Amino acid sequence: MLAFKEEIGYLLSSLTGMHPGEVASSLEIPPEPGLGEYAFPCYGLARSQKKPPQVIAAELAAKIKPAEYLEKVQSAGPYLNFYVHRPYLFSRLLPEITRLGPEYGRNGEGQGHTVVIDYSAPNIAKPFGIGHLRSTVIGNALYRIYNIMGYRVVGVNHLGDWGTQFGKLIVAYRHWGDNSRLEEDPVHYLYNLYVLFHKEAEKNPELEEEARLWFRNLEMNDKEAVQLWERFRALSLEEFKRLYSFLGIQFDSYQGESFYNRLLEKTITLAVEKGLAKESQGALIADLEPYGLPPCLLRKKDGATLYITRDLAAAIYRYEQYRFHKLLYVVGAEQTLHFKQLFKILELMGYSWARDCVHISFGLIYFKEGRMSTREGRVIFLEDVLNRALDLAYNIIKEKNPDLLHKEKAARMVGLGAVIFGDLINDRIKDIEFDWDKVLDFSGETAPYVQYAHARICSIFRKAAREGEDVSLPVDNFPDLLEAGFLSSPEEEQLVITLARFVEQVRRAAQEYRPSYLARYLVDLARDFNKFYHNCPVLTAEKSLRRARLLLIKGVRIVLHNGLALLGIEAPEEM
RNA sequence: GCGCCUGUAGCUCAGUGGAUAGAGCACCGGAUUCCUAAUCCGGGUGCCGCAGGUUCGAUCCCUGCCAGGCGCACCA
Repeated sequence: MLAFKEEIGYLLSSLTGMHPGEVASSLEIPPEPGLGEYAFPCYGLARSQKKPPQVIAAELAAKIKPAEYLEKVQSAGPYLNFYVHRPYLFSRLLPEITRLGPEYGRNGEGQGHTVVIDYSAPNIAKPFGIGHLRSTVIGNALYRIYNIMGYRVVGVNHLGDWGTQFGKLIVAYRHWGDNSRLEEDPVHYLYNLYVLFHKEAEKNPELEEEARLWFRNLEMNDKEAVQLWERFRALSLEEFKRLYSFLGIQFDSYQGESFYNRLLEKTITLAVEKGLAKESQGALIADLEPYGLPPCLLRKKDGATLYITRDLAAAIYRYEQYRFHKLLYVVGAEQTLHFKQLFKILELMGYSWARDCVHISFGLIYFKEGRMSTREGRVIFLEDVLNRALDLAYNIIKEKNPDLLHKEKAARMVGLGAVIFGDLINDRIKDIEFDWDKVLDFSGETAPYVQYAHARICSIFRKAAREGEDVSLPVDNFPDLLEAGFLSSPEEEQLVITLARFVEQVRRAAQEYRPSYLARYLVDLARDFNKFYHNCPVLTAEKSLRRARLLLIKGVRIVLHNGLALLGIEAPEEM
């Protein structure tokens, strides 16, 4: 739809001999509105043709005739600027968006391919901290983005439900545990036990040894250990699911680390057969030195398994199960080495799909005082963040829109949206300093800013309906209307141009695994709408112009709504 | 010590091998007989960490250095 870049590619290809795709990818967006929608820099041709780029641009401009979709082509110094024919754009784009509504943006690019996304993965028996939010919201956004691009997506919550921390918890519970307190508030209580364990272990290092022993007992199917583990797991999972449901996030699989225990023997045997694993200091390792990586431990000297062994088994299992096109791990950057080792071992085991595994890393959330640490009890609970964000949103709504009927509902969308959006707006690779003032700042480039634009449009439509306007806006007769030269103010033109860029922004977000591109785009669109809103009255405009503007803002509403939905954020109709 | 990531305005961050490097916050001033002022308009800032290199052209690519973060055998 509206493949201007491709059209320009073919056009210039016939004149220059370049590949259409090469042309399309070299097209730039000019720095100023007056310079058209697309620009082709002629420096490259200047070299091959041995002529100044200015001359080439001028020659090309003279050769190109306007087309249905192209109003004009002008040279400006070394650039060739393309001006899209506005009425053509309006009459194609706006009816398309309004016709498809909630489905606008969906395409079939990923048809027949499966993408598996491993995200969130909280540790059982530890509270869901603000740190886990990043993996959760980035993964969820990627899930939705790939889904709208036509991929079959499998969301996997690789629960941290195995490992030596369970040895610690079992020891702590056996020493100091209290059943009624566990029932009361399982996750927080288990967390307190975990912190207590580390405090006590500093004074009494034997506890660490005891914990290792109990984890080993667990792996050996010791009855008491298994019973406790099952209990901790079930209670924690229940609370996590409650939280996911509140966040509006679902998973297709909750197969965590423990699920792969039964596959570990096979996996290790396979690695040994391939000559990858060998004994060293009593443990089993994969020597990756020839590949510039540190050796990787597959099995401890006491026979207990490790995280990476379960990850190996999980990757193989997932390939057998899903035949994925890509397997994405949305996991913090501090585990980069782990994934390098994992992918390398898979490759050495002969799995060609190892190259389809991607670590989607993201930066740390830290405090001024230092990094977060579960063991030291230095964490921020996600629930506290959400509660405060929702309270604040509620108070602002009460103040700004006292007559609003469903304040709690709007406050939930706005508060939740602000927290999620705040996490997605910046490049995921950057570290984030946790700051209450920033988390609770609803002004500027935030979800509420985008949501407010959406709510304003909805408000205009409510009023239009009350005034007897046919707000369903049947689109058949709109092309003529749009051809007639409406929507020609700078604000309107800019708004349509930005609207038209949605699809390529979604694609870019998918290609680069960066939801931030989409979030930034939505801020741009909301900003362009707000400028329009202040300069172009809709309801008081003359009839035809009014209908053209209604059509325009209906398109904006749909794109804001769909775009936010891709980020896992709801768009309130009033706020 | 080695490896990976980051370094852009007072703060938080966008950005692109190319046209004058942009937003938000903060600060000051202005806009509401009119569709929600959670908005809009105006006001000013930059050795794009430093030094080389590649290039017609580098904030962007390469090398070295500096600063911060993360990681490097029995945690996940």
